[in-house]
Amino acid sequence: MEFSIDTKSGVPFYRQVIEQVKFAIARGVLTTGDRLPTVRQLAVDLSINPNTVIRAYRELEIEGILETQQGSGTFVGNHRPEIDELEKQRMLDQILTDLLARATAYGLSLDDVLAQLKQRKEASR
Amino acid sequence: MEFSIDTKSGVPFYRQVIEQVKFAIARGVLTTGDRLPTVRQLAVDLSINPNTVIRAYRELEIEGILETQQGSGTFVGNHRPEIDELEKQRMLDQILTDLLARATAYGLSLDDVLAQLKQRKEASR
DNA sequence: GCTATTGTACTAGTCTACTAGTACAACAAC
DNA sequence: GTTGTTGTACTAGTAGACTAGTACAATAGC
Repeated sequence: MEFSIDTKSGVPFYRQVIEQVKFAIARGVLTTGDRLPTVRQLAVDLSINPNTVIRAYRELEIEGILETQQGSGTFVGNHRPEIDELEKQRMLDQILTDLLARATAYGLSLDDVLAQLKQRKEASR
Repeated sequence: MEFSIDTKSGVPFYRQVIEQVKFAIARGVLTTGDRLPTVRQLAVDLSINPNTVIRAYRELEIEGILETQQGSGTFVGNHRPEIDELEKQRMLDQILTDLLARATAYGLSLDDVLAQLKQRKEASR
């Protein structure tokens, strides 16, 4: 997993990191259980401050996408031991509700979303 | 045409004005040739600075939605506010990436998402 | 326990978006 | 041309977002 920062784009560094992590997960490059670069390592690689990396990781953690464990690192996924099927279902429901809310706010329909999603499925083969 | 500003929303004043003008046009409350409140009048009404109103009007003028004529006022042009298709596509892409990242983190696959989404579509009939 | 590695808190500097104050310029109406 | 109306330019203050420096705390592995 290669990260990069465009210092001239005007997009905040931490936001660029966030987008790249999400993108990698969405495309399957990163998946549940994978370990991300350490805060320090990534900071050095990108020539930015560790706190900036932290900020990105933390925001992703709040969204439930990452999990951090001091001493061992930052990982993809939500490892709460007992996520039963019911809760999983509820979470999916929640995620979809959020999705549709955002989509409709931009004038996008459920069909638009479905079509695009199918296209991604094809592309991922 | 009534304007209002929510000073506590955190949304910039000029942006609130922009949205309200666009909304009014979309609803037909304002239409081609209509005259908007003068910069000064609106500034007084909303207890904001004339320059803030200017900023809103100008941005709308750049989009081709308004036309200003010094000495006589600001008017609604005949250029409907249009939805940028490219922007829309980009937004959808962004939303889907977010969605899949979150879903993956909870151990949900693209297929899970697709299935559930189809179900929603059925249900919405 | 010791050490190395991990993430974290606190603080401060910098830059930009936003807003406002004040003075100016163009046009319409007479 | 004079007057009153309209929009405008220029400047500056303020607040918040962003980033970095430095020192600290928790954990893993031995």
